[in-house]
Parts: sequence; C-alpha cells; structure tokens
Amino acid sequence: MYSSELIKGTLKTIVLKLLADNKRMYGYEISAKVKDLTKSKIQLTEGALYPTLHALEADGLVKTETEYIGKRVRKYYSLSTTGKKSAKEKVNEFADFLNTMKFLLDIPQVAIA
Amino acid sequence: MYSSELIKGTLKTIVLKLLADNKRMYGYEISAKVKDLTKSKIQLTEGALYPTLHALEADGLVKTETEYIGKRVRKYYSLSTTGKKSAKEKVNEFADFLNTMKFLLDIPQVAIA
DNA sequence: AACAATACATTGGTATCTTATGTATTAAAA
DNA sequence: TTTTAATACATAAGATACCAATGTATTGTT
Repeated sequence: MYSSELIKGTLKTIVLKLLADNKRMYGYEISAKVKDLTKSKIQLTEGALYPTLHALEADGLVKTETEYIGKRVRKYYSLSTTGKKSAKEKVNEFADFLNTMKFLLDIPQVAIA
Repeated sequence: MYSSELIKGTLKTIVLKLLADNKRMYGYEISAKVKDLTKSKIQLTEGALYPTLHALEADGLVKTETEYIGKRVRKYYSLSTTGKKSAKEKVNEFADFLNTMKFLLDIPQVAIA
C-alpha cells in the first residue's frame, strides 16, 4: 500500500484504461481487478471509486447498463466514443508524466517484474 | 503542463529529492530548478510550494537559515537527518509506484531523452 | 447461525492543491 | 526614466479528490 497522496489524480486514468481494455466492467469488478493487478499495492476505496464512476458518467465518458444477478443489482460501465479518446489521452499524459518524474527524481530503470 | 491532478501528492517528494542533491536551496530556486529540469512541464505555484516548505519544517524534515542579498531576504532550506532518510524513502516509494502504474496502464519502455 | 464476500451508495472530514492577492527589492526594457 | 519583469517571500479563500465510516441488501461459506 502506498501513502494515500500518491494515488491522487490517477484514479480516473486507471478506470478509463481498464474500461478501454475490457469493454465493460462493474464497480466492484474494477476494484478487484486493480487490487489483483497491483498485488494489493493499490486498493480503490468505495468512497473514491463510486463517485468517480458517477462523475465519468456525468461527463459523458462512460455509459451504463444495469443488470440483475439474481436479486442483486450490477451496474456495468463502458466507454463512450469520447471516453475512448479520453482514455488514450490520459494514459499518454501519464506516460509522459512518468518519464518526467523518473528524470526529475533520478530513478533508474527497473526490471519488469 | 500536466493536468493539475497528476502533480498532487508528488510535491514533497520533489522538494526532498532536490534538497538531497543540492544541500541547500531557497524556495524560488526550487521552483526555478523544477521548471528548468522539466522543460516547464511542471511549474510549482507559490501557493503550493511555500506551505509545503513550512510543513516540512514543522515536521522537522528540513531546517532553515535566512540570509540577506542586499535588502532582499532569502530563506535557505536544507535536510535534517530525518529529512535525508525521508527523502530516500519517498523517492523509493514513488519509484515503486511508477512501476506499478507502468504495468497497470501498460506503458511501454521509452528511450531516455 | 454467523460471518465473509459481493454490490451498490452516501456522508463527513481532511489534505493538497489553485487562484488570487499582498509586500518589497532589483534588474531590464521602453 | 518610468514602467515592466524578475526575484523573493507569504497568506487567504476556494476547489477537488480522496479516505474512513456507515448504510442497505443479497449471496456464499463455515
């Protein structure tokens, strides 16, 4: 787990990227996927995730379809056309930022785990 | 310039790293150095920088000496023993975070500029 | 029967930033 | 020479994005 400030500003990028790769996902699935992919180093809290998903929807970047699994509701999110464009932009911007920070903090190349 | 969310949570790490490399620096110098090193991609605002420096001082991570250049005041910051330790930890944590994000966002290796 | 996991959501609080404003000195440009 | 830009500090108000806590309800596991 990283100190909480670090995650700030990356949540939307993470969500958009996952949706770009997976076509449609629901909230709980997104948080589980992130936890899994990061070996629990990043764990999205519900208080952060759901408001973010709602904001993405309000901005027209994602659309939703609600389904019932038995009696339990499940809300699927998928990227709109604008969302697909935004996903690429956000990931590219982060890639650029990553390189800038690596240079600024003099961080050496690390082998891919 | 990156969208403002991205920078969030990185300011302390940047300041500590610069002080680790330069022994002592003053506020204006820090912001100028960051702007220079990042080709203006990261520009620290005064409203963010000065409160951060004061917080680092309050936490005992940096110490200060005030000097006068003519009639103009200049406040130098340098790392305390705790600050040196903290600088290494923060940079290491951020390096780890960058690798996690690189994997999560599927960002390819980029040639060093 | 009780607990953990699944699945949604909201509220209150905090940290961290941006924007704007303020003061003052010094150097450069018009 | 006067005005603008750069140097150098600082604070206040407001926005944003998050965390922690709480809530509801269903389903699977012990």
